[in-house]
Amino acid sequence: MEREAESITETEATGSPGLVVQPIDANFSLKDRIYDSLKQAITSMNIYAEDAELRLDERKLSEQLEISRTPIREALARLEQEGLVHIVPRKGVFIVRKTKREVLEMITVWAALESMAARLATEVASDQDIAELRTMFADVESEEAKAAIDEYSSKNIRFHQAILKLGGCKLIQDMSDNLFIHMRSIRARTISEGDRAKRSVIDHMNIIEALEHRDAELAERLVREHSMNLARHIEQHVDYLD
Amino acid sequence: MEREAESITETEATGSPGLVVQPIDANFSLKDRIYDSLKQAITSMNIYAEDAELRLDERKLSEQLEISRTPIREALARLEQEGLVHIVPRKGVFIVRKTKREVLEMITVWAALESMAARLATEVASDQDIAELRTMFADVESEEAKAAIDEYSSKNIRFHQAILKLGGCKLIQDMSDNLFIHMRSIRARTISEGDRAKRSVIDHMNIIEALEHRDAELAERLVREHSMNLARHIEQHVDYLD
DNA sequence: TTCTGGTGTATTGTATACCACAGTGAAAGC
DNA sequence: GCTTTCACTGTGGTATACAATACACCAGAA
Repeated sequence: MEREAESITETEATGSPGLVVQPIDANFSLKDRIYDSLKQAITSMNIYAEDAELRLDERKLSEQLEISRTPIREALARLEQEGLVHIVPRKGVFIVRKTKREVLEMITVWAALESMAARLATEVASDQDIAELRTMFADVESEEAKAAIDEYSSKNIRFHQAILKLGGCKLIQDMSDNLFIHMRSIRARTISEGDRAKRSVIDHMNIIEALEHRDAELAERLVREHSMNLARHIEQHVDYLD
Repeated sequence: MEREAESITETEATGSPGLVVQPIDANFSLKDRIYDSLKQAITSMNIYAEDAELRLDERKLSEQLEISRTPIREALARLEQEGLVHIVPRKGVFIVRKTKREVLEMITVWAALESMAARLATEVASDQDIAELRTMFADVESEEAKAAIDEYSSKNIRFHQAILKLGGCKLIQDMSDNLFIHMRSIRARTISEGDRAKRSVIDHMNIIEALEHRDAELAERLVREHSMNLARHIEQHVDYLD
């Protein structure tokens, strides 16, 4: 009975000629839009630059965005939970600079997640998906000869995100995205140091081959070690973190 | 100079005779306390019971806690970011029931994190820490003979948290704690099914031995497979999830 | 009797006013 | 001239009022 009623309603709605209105996005919530806006703003700025402005002013933001403080505060509460900002009672809202130790821990978690994704990928990814990975990689290889470091950096990022996606676990992707926000500027700076770019390319090639051979153990190990190498490099060579 | 001034101020405050007030926790923020309170309340209730009340009423909460809605809303915003509740604009706040797929993904991530923690533990944990793990386990073993499932369940949990702690990576512990909230009731229900308790004990024993032998590869694999077995079991036998 | 339209209520979203506290600077006293 | 104190300003914290909407209920007409 109830199911029939639903069917009728649907038929009426979709069957009416003319005047086809698409459902208005009811998620129009200031809070959410501010959250996205602030998050985008914070992630796009280089947090670790010396002269970075770390302070956020609720009132100034409310004036710039021309809305009240309330939704801004709720957005900030979310950002704090996410670890992007830190709210000190009666002091202010500050963009969080991760300490070296925290960055290393994030990379460790990243390694755990991405290596698991690689393992899963050997089981669930299609041959075509893996093949596309190689195509992407081929581009990088040609670029690398020209030492186009910056270009490589963004492709490097896309490669890792592709691995995560191939694992098919949405949660891994989401959690990695959050970690990625903080690792982004770090990774961009470290890739140009030493011969890391070249070694990174080799690592990627090996990872792709492991995926192609559906070798779960090898793929997991290579991905993990690739990330942990980054951690080791930062541990030894990065000084601009607390 | 500035530090001196602070010292003087502290001396004045603590030095006053009688009326010795312990330094009030400056983090005394309603928002945070409400957050903790709500989180505790949500996690302690069985979310997956059929008759569970999934709706949260801002106004009712504000009356019960005798505070205004504002800090409650900020606490709820944090809980939403954490995935514990879902806020539907102009509808209300609802406690999130994870779908079966989401639970499986959480266990997958858990497996990735805990196996990484186990790997790290083989490098950084002290012999004494690992020995304590065995002590804890010995208790479990004696209990298990009496088939004290419920008791075992909490010890099972403590075992896994101990592994995570031994890894020495704070971020892994924090992230696992969040996952754990959702897995808690699931794990409690599944442990009593079939011979899972017995097999679980055997797994734990093997994990401890791997840690004692500082065998990173083996420890990682055992921990991962232990969790993934839980995932497989839920995949096949659990029906009360969406 | 049933469907449609409207109205009323409950609940969330947003704005704003006020409060408590920290930090700073100026003024007064030593 | 230096130190100390006090007030002012600016910040986030909280409360509350108002707006918007969803839902239920009811009345009237077909």
